[in-house]
Amino acid sequence: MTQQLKTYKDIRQIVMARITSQIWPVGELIPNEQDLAEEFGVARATVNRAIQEIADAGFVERRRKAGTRVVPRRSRDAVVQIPIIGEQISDMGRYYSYQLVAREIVPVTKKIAKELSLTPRTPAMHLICRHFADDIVWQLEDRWINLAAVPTVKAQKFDVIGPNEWLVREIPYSNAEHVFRAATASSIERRHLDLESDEPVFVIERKTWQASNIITWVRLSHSGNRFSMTTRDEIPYGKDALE
Amino acid sequence: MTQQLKTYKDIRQIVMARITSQIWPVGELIPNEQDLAEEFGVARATVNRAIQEIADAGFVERRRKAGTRVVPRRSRDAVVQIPIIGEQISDMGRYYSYQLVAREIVPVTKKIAKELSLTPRTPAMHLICRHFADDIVWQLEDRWINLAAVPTVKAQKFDVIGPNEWLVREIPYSNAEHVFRAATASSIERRHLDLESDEPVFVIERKTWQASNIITWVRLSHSGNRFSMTTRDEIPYGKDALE
DNA sequence: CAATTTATTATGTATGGACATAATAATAAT
DNA sequence: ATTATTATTATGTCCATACATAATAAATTG
Repeated sequence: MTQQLKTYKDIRQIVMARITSQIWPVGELIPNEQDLAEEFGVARATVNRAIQEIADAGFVERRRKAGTRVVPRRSRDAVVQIPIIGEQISDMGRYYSYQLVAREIVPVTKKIAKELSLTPRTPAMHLICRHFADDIVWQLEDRWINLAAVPTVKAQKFDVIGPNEWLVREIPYSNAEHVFRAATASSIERRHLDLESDEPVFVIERKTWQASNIITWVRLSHSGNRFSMTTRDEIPYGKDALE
Repeated sequence: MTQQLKTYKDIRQIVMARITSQIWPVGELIPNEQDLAEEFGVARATVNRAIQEIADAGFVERRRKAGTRVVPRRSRDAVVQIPIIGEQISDMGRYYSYQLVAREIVPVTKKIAKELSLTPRTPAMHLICRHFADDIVWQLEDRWINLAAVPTVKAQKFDVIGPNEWLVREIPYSNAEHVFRAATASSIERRHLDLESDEPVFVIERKTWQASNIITWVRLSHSGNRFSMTTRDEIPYGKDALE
C-alpha cells in the first residue's frame, strides 16, 4: 500500500514467481525487456537488472536477439558451509577446545608429495591435531603445509591456536578443493577419534592454493555416528521485497 | 591494447585483485565510489555495479555513510553439485541404466511420517531403485512420495524412468534440504549395493518441498570405496575481463 | 539453390543526473 | 552532560538515453 512504484526487487520477485508457478514454463521464452518495462511501468534498465540477477542464479538463459528462456532445473547445487571448526562447535552451544598431538618437519610421503606438487622427500610441516566439543573428540586434523609457500610457519608452535585458524589469518584469500567421502577408519583415526568398533568416518579432504602455489593439504576426519553435514537450499528471490 | 575504456568487469577485477593481494587488507575501508569513479575514469554507477557484485559474493560489506569494508574470510562455502544421477554417470563416460526394485503404496513408518509431516500410517508411495554405471551398482535409492502433494504419481509405474527424473519434470522448482553422512551399511544396502564386508556407505538424504508442502524424502546410498563428492571453489572475478 | 551480405532485434553496458535512505557527525536544546 | 534535532555523507536505486554486440532473419548475389 505504502508502495506505488515498482522496484527492481519487486520485478525480480514477480518474474521469479511466474517461473516457479510455471506461468512461464520451462523452455518458454519470456517477454522482452521493453515489453516488461511497459507492463511494470519502469525503465528497461530496471527490468534488465532484475532479470540479470535471475539469470545469474541460473533460472533463465539470455541470448542477444534470441531473448530470455526459462531453463530446465539443472543439477541441484547444494551450498555446503565448511565451517571454522571452533565457531561451529560454539554455535552448537558446546565448549570448544583444541589439542596439538604432533608437530614435525619431515620429508613428504609419496602421496603427499603428489598432493602438494613437491618432489618426493622434500621437507614439509606435518601436524596432527584434535578438536573437541565438550571433551568429546569432534574432529581429527591431519595436515601438511608446504614450507616454500608459507616459510613463516616454521616459527609457529601451534600449541594454543590451530593451524587452520592461523593459515586463514596468514593467507585470507585462497582457492580450495574439497573431497567428501565415507571411509573405514584408519588406525590413527581409531586411536584418536574414540570410535565404536567398525564405525566409519566422514572425511573431508581439502587442498588450498594461491596463484598455483599449493599451500596446504588437510584430512579432517569425524565420527560417522556423530557427524553429518546439512544444507538447506531455497529458491531465491521469494519475498525480500517485503523485507 | 584494443581496450581503452574500463568496463565494470575491469573494475571488478581490479578491485578484487586489490583485496586478494591485501593492498586493501581485511578490515580496511576502501575508497568511496566517487573517488574510484574518478580514478578509473568512469561513472559512479559503473563502480557501483562492480562493487555490488563483489559484495554479493561476500568479500566486502557496504553500509551507507559508513562506506565499504573488506570483511574477514568467513566460513568457507563449498558448492556441491548434486548431480542428476544419469547425467553424472554419462559424464564419467560410462553406461547408465536403471532398475526398479520395489514400488508400493503403504502406510508410512513413524520416521517417514515425521520427515514428510504426515500423521502416522497415512499411505504414501515407497520406491526402491538401483542406478548402475556399466553394470556396477552406483546408487541405491530409497524414496517416499507424499501422495497428497503429488496425486498424479499414482498413475506412474516408474518401470523405465526413475522417480527423480519424473519428479524434476513434474515439479521443476522446489526447495531442498540435504544431509550428507557416512554410515554403516544397513541390510538393504548390503543386499543391493554389492559392498565389501564392513564397507561403509556414503549417504545423501534429501527432502524437497514447495510452499510448505513436503513432496518427497529420499535416501541415496553409495559404496564408500567407490564414491566421493568433489568441489572446487575458486575466488571469483579473477580474469573474466580477458574472456 | 547455396553462399554471402545486410538489416533487424534483444540483450549488454555506460553515462549523468536525480532523489531516497541509512548511518554518522555536528549542533542545539533541555 | 544528556538528549533531541539537524546536517552531512556514502551507498541504493531509478531514469532516459545512447551505443555496442551477438544472434537471427531477410535480402542479395554468384
